Amino acid sequence: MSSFEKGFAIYERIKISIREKIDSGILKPGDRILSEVELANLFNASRMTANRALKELTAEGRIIRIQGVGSFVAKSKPEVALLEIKSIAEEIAKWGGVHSSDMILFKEESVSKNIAGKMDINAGDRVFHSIFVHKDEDIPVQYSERFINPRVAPKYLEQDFTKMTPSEYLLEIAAIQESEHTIEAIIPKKAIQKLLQIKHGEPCISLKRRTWSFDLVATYSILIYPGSKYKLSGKIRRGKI
Amino acid sequence: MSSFEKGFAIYERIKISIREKIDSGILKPGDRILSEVELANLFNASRMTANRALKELTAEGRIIRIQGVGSFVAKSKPEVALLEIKSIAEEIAKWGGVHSSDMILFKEESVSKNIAGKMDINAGDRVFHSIFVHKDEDIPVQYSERFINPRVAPKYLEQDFTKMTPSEYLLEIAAIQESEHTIEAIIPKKAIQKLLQIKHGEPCISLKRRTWSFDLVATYSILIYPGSKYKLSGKIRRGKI
DNA sequence: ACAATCAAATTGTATATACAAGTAAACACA
DNA sequence: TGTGTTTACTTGTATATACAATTTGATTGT
Repeated sequence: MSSFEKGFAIYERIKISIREKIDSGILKPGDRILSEVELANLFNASRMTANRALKELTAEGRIIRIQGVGSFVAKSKPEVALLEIKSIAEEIAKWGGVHSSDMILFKEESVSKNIAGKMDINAGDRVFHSIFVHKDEDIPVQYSERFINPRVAPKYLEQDFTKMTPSEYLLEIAAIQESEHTIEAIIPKKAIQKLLQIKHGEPCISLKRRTWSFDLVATYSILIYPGSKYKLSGKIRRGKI
Repeated sequence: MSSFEKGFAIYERIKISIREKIDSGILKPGDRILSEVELANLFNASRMTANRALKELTAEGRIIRIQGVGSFVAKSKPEVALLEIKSIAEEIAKWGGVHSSDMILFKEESVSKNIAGKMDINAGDRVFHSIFVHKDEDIPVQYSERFINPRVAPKYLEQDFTKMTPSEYLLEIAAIQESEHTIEAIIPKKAIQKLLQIKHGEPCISLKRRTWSFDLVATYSILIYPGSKYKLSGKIRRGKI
């Protein structure tokens, strides 16, 4: 054990040594890894300690194990490309901009048939409806329209959203267990074009989101980004963000 | 143990019972979980078996454990909303549609300055360049243009992509360790409009992707989807506190 | 009242042991 | 040659035990 590895538990040291061999390319996908017994001898540990190390590497997706055969380096499978959707304030803060937002609408109303269908409630039921336009350096970068189920967030209208974003508030008070996102390219309606200060015919990204809390649709949101001013991007490393 | 739980290992049964309590809301975020010793007694198991169950639930982000204090239901903060970008073939297969693709371009060439910059290579270096148009029921659903670094996939041009998609091939032979995605809304150029059989002015989603293999840019791809015909959707991933 | 100490509870790590279950190769036998 | 059988190896699960580290609350002493 090098002094560098001091302070790490034995099973951690085993994990690190294997991870390093994989990351550096010494071990390639499909290559065999030392067996539990061999690792135990190599590290002067018991088999159970080596077992723990390999078990955790399996859970992390770095290796695969086949009973009766052995352990092997996993084939890196970023077959799921993931794109992280951050809050607009987060995005702007990241590159140092100044965030502000205009409240366009903020009230309780009867829900239309169209939205009711999306939220799995009855047309005419009461919902909270809010529209904000978010700006960076006074340039509109996002139109956000939300419908909130009062059964999930009964005090939505009483909140002060100058300090906390609606998303943050909803995450705070409701146990959001599921969400669904849909992205499409659109040419927004005139009213939204005006709010976003864009020319007619300029394409925008439309991001629609539904969230659920205990089988109840908690929110239905429509976020619109001007295509010329905003990009969604994400970088991942081996499955993790 | 109910008969339903037959076939599961003891530690699995413990995990399932706790997960069910969390998912059903019986246990709420922050609630205390039975200690290892209590669980061991409850399930007639040893402490180590209960330990394994709780350890794995911790790794899965469902609970948190504090030495000397106890185990508690984790506060699920799905602040990371992730879009899952699937291959076009995958999406269409799910729908049961008939997928076909036209090869528009497939050759080796000298790279332009612009693309060279994206790929971190020198202008004039050789790269493989391919353009496909994917169709579902003869309707174009995706334009895909790829630049491939020959150092990563030297035999790219020799492949038969009627059976396997370029993405799948690249995943097979190259260890892709990192990837970056950028989504924006665009109005495509005339040539692409024609290939996708869309009207002038129709907005599209542009998805640009770069992948890395051992610090080398392996591929640079530009995927364009007609906004009206294609949607990207994703679901949430449970994040740790 | 305050501070130091102690005890109990809890999680974290490590070990030795045991047996089950699966695989693959060597082996024995017809 | 072909076919079961055995054997060796590997991973999977479970247990009992031990001690370390941390936190919390109770106890004790001043």
